[in-house]
Amino acid sequence: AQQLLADGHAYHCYCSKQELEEMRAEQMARKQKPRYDGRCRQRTEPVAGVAPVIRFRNPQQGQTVIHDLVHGDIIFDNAELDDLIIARSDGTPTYNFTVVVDDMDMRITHVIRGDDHINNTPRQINIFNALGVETPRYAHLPMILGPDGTKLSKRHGAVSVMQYRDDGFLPEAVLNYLVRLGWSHGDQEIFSREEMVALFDIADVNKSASAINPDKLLWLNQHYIKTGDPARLGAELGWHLARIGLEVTDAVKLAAVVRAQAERAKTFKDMALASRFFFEEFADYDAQAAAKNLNAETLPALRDMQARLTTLENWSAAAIHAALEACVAESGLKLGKVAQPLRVAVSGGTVSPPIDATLEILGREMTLLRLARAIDHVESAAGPI
RNA sequence: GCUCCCUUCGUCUAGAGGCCUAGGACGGAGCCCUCUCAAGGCUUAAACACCGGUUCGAAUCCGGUAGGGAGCGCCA
Repeated sequence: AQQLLADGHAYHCYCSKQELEEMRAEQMARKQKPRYDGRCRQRTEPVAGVAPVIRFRNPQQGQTVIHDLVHGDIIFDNAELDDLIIARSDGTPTYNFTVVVDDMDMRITHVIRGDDHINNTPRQINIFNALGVETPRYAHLPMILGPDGTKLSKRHGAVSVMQYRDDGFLPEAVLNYLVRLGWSHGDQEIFSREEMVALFDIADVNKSASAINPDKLLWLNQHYIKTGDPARLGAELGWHLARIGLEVTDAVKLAAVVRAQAERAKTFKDMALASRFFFEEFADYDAQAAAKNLNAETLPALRDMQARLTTLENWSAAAIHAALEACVAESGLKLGKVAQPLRVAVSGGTVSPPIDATLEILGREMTLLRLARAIDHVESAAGPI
């Protein structure tokens, strides 16, 4: 600031805040752009008792052009720019001045920021020029808007990245989603981190603001749930289970649950909720589900399966499936008439992964316990049959 | 108000004058598959904001209009 003061690129201004406000109000009244009118530009004598601010002496003639990497040339008439304050009356520097000095000191080559900064750029370029420093390259990225197309705010949900983890999203999904906002590489939708790094080119960034589409983020998240490493994803599921009060340390089981639930969960939060029954006894049956599936009519099938599963040689999905088929063949029931009661017996509700996979993960002990509980439930409701 | 920016399906986007009867993706609809829920497969509806130019030819270039956004602090 002292340097600019010395070579005449800046000057002291003694105008009071009140004076400035009056000036602005007057200009607004005349439907002009509110701006400092440069009244202290020529002043040489200090005003007694007033601590001055330092203003940058902006060029009054000519144009300043931003060679923007995404917008192309953006031209401003210098006459539009007023003399901004670079140091407050207490001597501290202001934003537009500090960015320039900082960029200069750090030898910044590229300034990439939101396009809400476009209007600040010509001022900053003029300061660079006054300082005799080469300007960095500028790239102004389009804004990201909320799902309703209005400005992003706390009301639009997750503004902090950590919120996304809490909501059950994977970092690669969030990254993949974000990179496709305002940028594209042909028709490609899925990008690994390596691809993002290799393929990203500022030239492919587009100019218009984009609205967040939560459904697409969900879709990407599920894509990464389906294709990610089950061991790693199992740990993530464990984290979410812990959040709902379930401490699970069995990494093998967690990975198995992830594999089984991947195609029916869009977030880990949902997956954790839908997977509780794998890890803890459920409190009550879903009333409708129990009424429809745990009754006198389905009791024989439940008993039959109980017997078959008790004596099953190796507890695998394939073996369980074979037992199911055998039960179906002997009883003449449709597969669904056996599977669904089993599902309710074992999970408490109507939704779960395929029944054979579900039982395999649950294990023989838990399965048999819950089958007994279900048979009990039917008998106590209807009396012994 | 002034200055600047932006404008292709609901949304994210492809598209650099003829390849566009405008492509892909999410979401929607329908069908298929199926032990639930899903996932998956197939099919389908859906857009170049508007008006003028330039050109043999415009979503693509130019001008205007409309609409949206940002900035206009001793804030950052």
